[in-house]
Amino acid sequence: MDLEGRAARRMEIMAAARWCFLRKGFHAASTAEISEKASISVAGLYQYFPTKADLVMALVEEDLEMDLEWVSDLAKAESLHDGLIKLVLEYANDVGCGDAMRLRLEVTAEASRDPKIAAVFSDLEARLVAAVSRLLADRQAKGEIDATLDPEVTARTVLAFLDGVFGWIAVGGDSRANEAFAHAALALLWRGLKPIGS
Amino acid sequence: MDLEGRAARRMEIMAAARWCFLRKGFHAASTAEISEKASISVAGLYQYFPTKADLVMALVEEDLEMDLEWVSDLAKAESLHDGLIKLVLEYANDVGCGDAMRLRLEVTAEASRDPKIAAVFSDLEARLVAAVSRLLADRQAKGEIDATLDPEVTARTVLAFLDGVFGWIAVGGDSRANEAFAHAALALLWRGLKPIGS
Amino acid sequence: MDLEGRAARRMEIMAAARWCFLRKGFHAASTAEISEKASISVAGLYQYFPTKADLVMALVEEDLEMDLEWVSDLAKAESLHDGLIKLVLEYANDVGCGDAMRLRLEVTAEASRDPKIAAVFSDLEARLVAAVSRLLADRQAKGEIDATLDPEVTARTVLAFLDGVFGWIAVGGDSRANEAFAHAALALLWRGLKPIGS
Amino acid sequence: MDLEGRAARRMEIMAAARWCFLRKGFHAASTAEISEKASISVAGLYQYFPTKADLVMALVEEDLEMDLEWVSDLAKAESLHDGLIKLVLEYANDVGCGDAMRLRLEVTAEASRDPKIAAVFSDLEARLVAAVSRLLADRQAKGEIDATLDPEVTARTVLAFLDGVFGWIAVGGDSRANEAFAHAALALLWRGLKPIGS
DNA sequence: GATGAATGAGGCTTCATTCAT
DNA sequence: CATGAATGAAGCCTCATTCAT
Repeated sequence: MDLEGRAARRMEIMAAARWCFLRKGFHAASTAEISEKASISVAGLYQYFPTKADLVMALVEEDLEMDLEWVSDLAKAESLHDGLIKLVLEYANDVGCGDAMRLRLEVTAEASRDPKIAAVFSDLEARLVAAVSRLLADRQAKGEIDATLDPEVTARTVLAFLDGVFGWIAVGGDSRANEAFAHAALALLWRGLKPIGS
Repeated sequence: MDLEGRAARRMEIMAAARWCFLRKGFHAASTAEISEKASISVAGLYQYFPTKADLVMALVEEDLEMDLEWVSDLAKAESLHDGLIKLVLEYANDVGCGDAMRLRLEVTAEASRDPKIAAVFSDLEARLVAAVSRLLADRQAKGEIDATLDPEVTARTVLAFLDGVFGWIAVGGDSRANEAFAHAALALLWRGLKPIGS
Repeated sequence: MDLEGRAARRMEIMAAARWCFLRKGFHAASTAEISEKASISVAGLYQYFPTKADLVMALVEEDLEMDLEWVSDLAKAESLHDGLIKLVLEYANDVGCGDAMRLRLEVTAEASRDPKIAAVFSDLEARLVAAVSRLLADRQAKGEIDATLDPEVTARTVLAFLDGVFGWIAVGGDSRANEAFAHAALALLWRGLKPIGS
Repeated sequence: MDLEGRAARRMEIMAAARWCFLRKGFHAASTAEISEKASISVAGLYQYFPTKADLVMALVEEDLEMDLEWVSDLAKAESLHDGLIKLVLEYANDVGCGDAMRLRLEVTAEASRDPKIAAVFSDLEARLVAAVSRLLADRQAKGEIDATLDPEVTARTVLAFLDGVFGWIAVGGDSRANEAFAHAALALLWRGLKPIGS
């Protein structure tokens, strides 16, 4: 009944799983490795996650939370432009961002095959789009970005753009090059978003 | 001596492999399934590709050719803007584009773990960037896009953007929505590329 | 925690493996056969021996213990001559000695290709030579064998001789013939060992 | 119909097979490797030897000839003692003797499982024993070795002894040590063979 | 006579998962 | 609750051998 301890153990396992998946991918990372990294027996693992796929889903949901979080951070930023730059630069300078992105790539690929993951995934997408839509509409009201853009479809475009940029950063070379690329990419994006003539 | 027949068989196998990988992913698609789809014995498969990874690499190289091809198509287009729209719309309306993209996601993820794939992959990237750079520089000369943009870094940005957009299209819902999204995305991109004030 | 049961199971597997290797040789005996003979699943086998080669090594080490044991028995014998006769006759009359020797032949051959086995093997050899050297020196002191012989090199010679004799017994025909051969062989050996003129 | 060329090809194949078997053992050496080493197609191999086992047998028979040859050499030697020393020293100094012995070990082990090989093998043994018996009887008549020894059983003993010694030389260390060992081993053997008191 | 291509059978190993303790 | 032990299913790959050309 030690719910607290149980939750902590659960998170340890998830951390271990993330660590393993990052390095080896879903299929190559075995439950044995994960449980060893989590200092638990293999059988013990199954008391927290009835299936390897469930572990994956838990991780996906965790990612979802993080994504929504940075959108919320962005919403709080004084200037959307500066907030975006800060977001992308942080990512570009984050050692390990590559791993995180790789995991996401795999999750995305996997999502298209496992309906359960797909469900979680499309939920994430919907909520992200909604949050970014609100954010954009808000900034349109403030005149920060072009008022003629449709908030929802632009939200999708921005998210797609960020996905692409993060992907290239993850695969890309040294962090210096990544930083330059991040700046240029955001500049281009901003040229598209800002009110014409400003 | 029947080099032709051999090459044909090889392509059959690659097609079968692509089909299987698309549906199940690299690790989940077994050599048995692939060879059955290719109407060949498992042992026979290994006379054409000494390793499952080699099969993957062959597929990656094939993708490379296709990518370079569409860049070349784009270069021939009267108007870059129209060429881009055509490219993205074709993709958005292509049934099966999702599969292709999914495979690419997995390849990208795998590339970060298999050095051989990574090598082929980074070669692809370099050639793509070079080709798009040339294309952009050319269009800058024609005044079609903003002359102040650095061709190479902009090439990277455009490629990243397209990656992201294609990814969302692939995962996205019905083709009608995809088409609308494609239009909006390209409009945003173009606002970023075109000469200011035009 | 059931260390005892685990050790027992381990020995069962080793016995099964010996049985299979004896009859079919290393390469021809499959893990499937061994595990079936050991009444365990193939996967279970791998919890006790991480590799087929490890199983072999365990068997080699077991042989080593047995070899050292008979040297120790020999050392306790009243008369070295009688001890040797007893040793060889026991071997000659042992049904199954052929199998044991055959396995040893294969191990020896394998040792020259697998460095790990070779290491275990050369360790065995060194310890055997040392033990027999001590034994011979002891008997020289008692005047039982010729004092001019160098203990170590003679130890090697005796061991080589016994190897050869055991080999012929193993391959040889009926046990009656083997017995006669054993007697004659030992007589010849003893003519070489005993003090001249005695 | 080019019988000569055919025979030559056959011998090339046997040489290639010996080379491969020596290095990798029977089971590990594949027909593919052998045929490549023999510069022939795999299918071509099967026109000379209908089965891998037949190839092995041909090699065994070849060995038999060589063994009988050295017995015949020994018979021609002025002094049996010197002839033996020469024989063993040549072997001890022969680079590659280890490989040859290893192959023999494997053959011996295999012989106990394949009845066809066993037949060839026991034929070899019988002929060797007969030849050495004659040799010993001859030398007894000349007073070179003890007349009370039974020729046949002594022949077996000597052959077993040589097997053992050759085995230890093959596995043994550097050639210097081997030479010393060879000398000591033969000295011991000779003490057993020579007429008492001589 | 020689060969490239093909294959059925099988080998070793690993995995996700269960269950008695 | 936790775990050591066990396992069926499956995966990748290799081999000896055949056959149409």
